[in-house]
Amino acid sequence: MLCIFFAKTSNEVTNQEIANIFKEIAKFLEIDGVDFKPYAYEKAAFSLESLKENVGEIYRNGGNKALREISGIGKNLADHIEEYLKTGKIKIYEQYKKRLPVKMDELMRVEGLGPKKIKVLYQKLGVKNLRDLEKSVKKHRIAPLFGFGEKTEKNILQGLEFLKQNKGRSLLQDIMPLSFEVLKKLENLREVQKVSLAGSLRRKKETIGDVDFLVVSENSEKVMDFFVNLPGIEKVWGKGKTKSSVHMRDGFDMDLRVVPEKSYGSALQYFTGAQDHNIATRKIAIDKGLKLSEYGVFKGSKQIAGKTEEDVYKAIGLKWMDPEIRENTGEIEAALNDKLPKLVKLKDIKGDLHCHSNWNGGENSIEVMAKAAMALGYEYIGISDHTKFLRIENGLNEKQLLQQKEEVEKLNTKFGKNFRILHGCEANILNDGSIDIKEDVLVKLDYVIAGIHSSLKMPKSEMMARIEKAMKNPNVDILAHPTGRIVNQRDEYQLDFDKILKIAKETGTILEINSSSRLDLRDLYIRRAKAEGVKMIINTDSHQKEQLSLMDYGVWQARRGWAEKQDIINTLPVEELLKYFK
DNA sequence: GCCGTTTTCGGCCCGACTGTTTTCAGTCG
Repeated sequence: MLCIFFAKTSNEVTNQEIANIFKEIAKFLEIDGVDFKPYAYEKAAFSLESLKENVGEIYRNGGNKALREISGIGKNLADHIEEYLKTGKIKIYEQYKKRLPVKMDELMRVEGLGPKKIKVLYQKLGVKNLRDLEKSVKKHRIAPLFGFGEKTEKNILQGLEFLKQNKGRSLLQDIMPLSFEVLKKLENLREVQKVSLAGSLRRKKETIGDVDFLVVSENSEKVMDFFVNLPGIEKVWGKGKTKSSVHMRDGFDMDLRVVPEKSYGSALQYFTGAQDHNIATRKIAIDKGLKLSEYGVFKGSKQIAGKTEEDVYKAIGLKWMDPEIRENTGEIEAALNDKLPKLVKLKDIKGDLHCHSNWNGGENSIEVMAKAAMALGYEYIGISDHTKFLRIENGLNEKQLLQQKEEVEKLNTKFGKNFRILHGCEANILNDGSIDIKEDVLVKLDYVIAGIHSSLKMPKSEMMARIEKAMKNPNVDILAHPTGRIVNQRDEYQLDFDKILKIAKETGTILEINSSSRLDLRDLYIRRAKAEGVKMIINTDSHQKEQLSLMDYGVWQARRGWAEKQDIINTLPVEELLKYFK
């Protein structure tokens, strides 16, 4: 029976795979100067990415016609998908790749490089990948090129250096969904008694090297068979009795280890790490005349613990601690002194205050967003659309904000007492620190989020003066994505975070933990904010209702920063929450 | 290439910023 199951799924094509190809075709079309088609391909890619069902499944059940029912997919793109499902290739994509055989997605990750510059670099210098690019930069061959120059060359060099720091690590958000799916499949396997994620994924680090699974099983061979035949695998590195490794088409590795039940807890403790945490815990064991390894806690040759993590920690005199804080940054001392934090949980969150509607760049109406928030069990949602300076996002002006306020009020009457829509906005902090919406309108909103969306490369002193002025604005309640970094993509602005904390404390400005790929603040900053008593809020920055569920990632980030329920204001009921706004 | 209370053609979020070709192409959000 198992064999039939594998035969059906082992060649399963993921939606992401096709989405990635569409995105790349869009880039090729852009290079050719084709109008609007790139947009269509991008849109289709986005649609595939947010699709719940698998495209292969849809095709098997409803054929080409069913594909065309997916939003953004018409006749041509449905044919492309069908072609890929049948042959593993898309002809026009192969042709484009032949004409311009460069690692587009790799090169595009360098800030400042787009499709057209990449084409020139290939044609003039033969640059195909990051390594070629680095060689050309070092030989100063880029600056003399027509359309380039000294500054462009310098920017490329900086972009390359930034990428190097993050080499080989994937975003937690990109890896988590598939890892969770595999975990669920392993849980459902009859041969599996226990299974858990381990490694940096269990610690919810923002970037992940590879995915680790730990399994207890009396039939490890069957488990390994199952593992190396999972859908989405590109290559099997190795298959053994206790360890197997595979490389996924999405570009990361997964390891599975089978361990004996008596060592499950100690193995979990060991493989969850971090390394510094393990070194510290082993040292504590040695001090007590014990030995801690992935096989258990031993007194001489006698195993005294190992079956569960709780036992392992207890045996060396520590309380069990949440994986997110196991970095040897004070958690061991806290565990020894019974001062471990009670980390905030997803179920503590009562609402999401950074949500966009279709009044600007968002996809859904205020009502749909509100209902989605209700379905998540929230007590409130805050609608905070972009304001007028951001033309691209169709930012709202004063008049539109007031019209929107009327709609929010109507909906609130409709929903009654059980749910509340708060009305805010995500206003822009202009270069001089002023806000792009007039004060008499700002005061009519329930709250104001302010963020920087332009002139990101200001020198530190100017940037800080700008942020300080915005935070001191009596209408600004929340500072959105306070550092401006995007994980693996962009460094933070030139800023002085201690000064931001000081101003936040003085002015009562709330700092935002952004759940999207920005993950502002980083864990260390959250800890510092908590230590200073600065309040934070966890928001998703959702542009469509499905993104509301990304709250997990913000909560995990907060947990890595030792945040407790009382540090996060959207754990409060709405009336209490409102007291924190100026 | 997709889509339709603009429905089989004609629209499609587009302005700011950067650096360079000094008038605007490419990139970003």
